[in-house]
Amino acid sequence: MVDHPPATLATPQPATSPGATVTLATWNVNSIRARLDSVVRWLQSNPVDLLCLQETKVTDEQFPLEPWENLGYQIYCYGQKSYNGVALVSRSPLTDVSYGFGGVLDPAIVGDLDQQKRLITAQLQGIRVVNVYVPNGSSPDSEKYTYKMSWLATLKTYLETLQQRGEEIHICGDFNVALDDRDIYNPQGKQNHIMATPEERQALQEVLALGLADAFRKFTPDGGHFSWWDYRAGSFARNRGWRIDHHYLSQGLYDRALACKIDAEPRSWPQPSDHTPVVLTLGC
DNA sequence: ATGGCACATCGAATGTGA
Repeated sequence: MVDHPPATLATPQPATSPGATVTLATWNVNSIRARLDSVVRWLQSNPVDLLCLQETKVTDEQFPLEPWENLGYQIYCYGQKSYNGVALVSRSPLTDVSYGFGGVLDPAIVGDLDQQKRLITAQLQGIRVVNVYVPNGSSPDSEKYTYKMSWLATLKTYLETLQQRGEEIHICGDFNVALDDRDIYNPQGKQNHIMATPEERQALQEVLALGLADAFRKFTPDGGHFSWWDYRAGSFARNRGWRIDHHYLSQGLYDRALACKIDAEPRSWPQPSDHTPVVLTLGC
């Protein structure tokens, strides 16, 4: 990961919009239909500009639309039956929306990686927002793990292509990788555990080597902060979690980051997702 | 070390997740 140094001088605010911010959140909801009431409730008290959803588990035709219109949001979705699926929930119209790797990359490079709907991107206020649901990988000796590694390698090529257009990049989502040991409640002996192998971490680091840095770590260097807790064994009550949902920023956006916070509250609600939202605030 | 819980597809039991 590129470790963008903190700006040593305060960045002047544009005279036209003093103090203005843009807020972007990521949340793996583990089925948008099962979580609809919770997401609406959260948006009512957290009216972010853009909410990036993962694991919507629904086709675009069956994606529930009515609640968002009432809230003043619009939906851009890219889903499939039963598994995977991503969506952008936005207060303002998005531009240059594109679906899957194939929206940017040559089909020969994409291969079969778009059969699972895991990536959607758009422009918001000059920011290239990329919303991803990285494959879980199951276990290091499985075919799904090989798929995960291919997916991450292709993600690097994808972001490189966007960078060559001169775009400032914000990529967020469920990465299914704990970047270092601070991101796991008990990291010892996890080198063969999915989401924590050196190979997975290296693959993500190679993506970040394009010039992306972890927005959360700009503000919070210590461990013990998690975005996912297993449903089983009372993991949330015991705070036995992992930080696998991330916001990564190119240099120009990293300098503008004002806050990046995990909101653990929805994890305590009835019938929760096993993930909770992570909210990024950028100065304008 | 293992299992544990939740969701979708279905109309029971299984695949998947992390």
